[in-house]
Amino acid sequence: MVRLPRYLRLLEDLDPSRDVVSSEELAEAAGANAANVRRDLSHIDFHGVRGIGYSVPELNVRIRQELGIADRQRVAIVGAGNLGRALANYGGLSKRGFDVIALYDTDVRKIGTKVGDVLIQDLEGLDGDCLSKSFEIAILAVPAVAAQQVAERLVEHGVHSILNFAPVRVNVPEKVSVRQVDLSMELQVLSYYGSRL
Amino acid sequence: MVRLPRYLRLLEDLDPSRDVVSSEELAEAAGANAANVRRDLSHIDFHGVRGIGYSVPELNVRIRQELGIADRQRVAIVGAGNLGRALANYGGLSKRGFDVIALYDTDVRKIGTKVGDVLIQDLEGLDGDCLSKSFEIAILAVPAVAAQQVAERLVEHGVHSILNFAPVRVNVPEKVSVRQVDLSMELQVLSYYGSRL
DNA sequence: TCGCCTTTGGGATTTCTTTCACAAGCTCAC
DNA sequence: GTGAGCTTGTGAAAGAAATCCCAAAGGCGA
Repeated sequence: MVRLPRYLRLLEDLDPSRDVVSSEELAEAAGANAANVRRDLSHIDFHGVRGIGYSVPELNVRIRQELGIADRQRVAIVGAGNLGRALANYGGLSKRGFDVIALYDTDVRKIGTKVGDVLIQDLEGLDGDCLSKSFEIAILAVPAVAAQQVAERLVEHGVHSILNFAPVRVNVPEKVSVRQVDLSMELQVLSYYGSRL
Repeated sequence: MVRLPRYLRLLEDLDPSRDVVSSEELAEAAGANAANVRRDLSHIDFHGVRGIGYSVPELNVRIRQELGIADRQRVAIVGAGNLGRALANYGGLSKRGFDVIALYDTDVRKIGTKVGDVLIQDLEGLDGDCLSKSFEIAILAVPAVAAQQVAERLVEHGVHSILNFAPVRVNVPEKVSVRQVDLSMELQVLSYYGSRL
C-alpha cells in the first residue's frame, strides 16, 4: 500500500511521549480520509482500540514489517554524477533505514575518491560484489543511454529492486520491481494541476 | 491525467520520420492498456484516425496544451546543496521545456558563484524577484526545517506550483499545488513490492 | 457498576478506473 | 469502386478504491 510510508513518517515525527494515534491524525498526515486509513490498517491486519486509537510503537513495527524494512537495508548507487552524489549525501536515507554501501561509476578520475563516507568504485568490479549479495536494492543515477545496460547487469547479479532516476523506462524481468523517478515528469504533472488553479 | 507526460515522452523519443502513432505503442510506453490510452486521449478531446492512429505532431501539441506547458516554463530552485545543484545541472529539465532561471541559497559562501549557467543568489533577495513574477514554479531543495518557511514565502510572492524535495509536508493555500518527491518513501515503497517478489 | 464519550471495524454504497469487445470508419491495393 | 485490413471510439462489464454510516467496544469518571 502506497500510503504506509506516509503513516510511518507521521509516527516518526510524532512527539515521543505520544503512545496512541487516531485514524483521524494519520489521515491528515497522509492526505487521506480516516475511514481509508482504518481500512488500510485492518487490511494489513493491524487493529486499534475502540475509543482510543492505535498504539504508536506497535503500528511502527507492523508497518516496517509490512514494508520489508524491519531491518536496515543495504543500497548501492550507480552513477556518481551530480545526482548520484546528492543521493549518497542525502541523510534522509540513513535516517529511514537505508544504508548506502557503495557508489559505482566508470570515470577513472572519480574512482577511488569519496563522497562523504562512501568510496566510489569501478562499475566493472560490480560483478564480484553483487555475487556476494551484499545488496539487493540499487539506485540508478546514470545517463539515459546507459540505464538499460546497467539495469540488466544489476538484475543479473541479484538486485531485485531498482529506483530509476534515468529518464527512460528500463526493461527487466517480471520479478524485479522498478520505480521510476522522473523530475521533468513531476514538473509536468505539477504544471498540469497548476494550470487549472 | 498522470499518464500524459509519459505519452509525451514517447512522442519526443520517437523517430522524427514517424508522423503517426498507435494507441498500442503509446500504451506500451506508458505501461498501460491500449483501450486506456484511447480513453485518455478522447477524454482530452483528441481524436485519431481509424485504421491509422494518432498524428504525432498534433498529439504533441495537444498534450502540451493540456499540461500547460505549451510555452517554456521558468523555474527557480531554492537550496543550492547537493540536490539543488544536481537539479540545476540536470539537462532533462531544459529539454522538456523548463528553464532554470534562478538558484537561491542563504550561504554567503555560495552566493555569487555559479552552477553551470545559473548564478546562485541570496534568498533574501527573493522578494523583489518574485514580485516581478519572473517564475511561478519553484523547486524546493532545502533542509526539512526550512521548507515550510520558504514555501510560505514563495507562495506569498506568486508561486503557484511547488515541487518539494524536503521530507516534510508543506502547508500551503488550496490554490497552490504541491508535489512531494520523497526518496526514502520511494525506497520504502520499492522495498514493499520487492519483499513480496 | 453504570452510562457517557470516543474511536474503531466493517457492511453497504458510490465513485473512479481499467478492461473487454465490437461496430464504425478510414486507407490502400487492386 | 470495392473489399481487405487496421485501428479508433465507446458502451458495457468488471474491478478497485474511496466514502458513508452506524453498531460495537473499550475507557473513564462518578
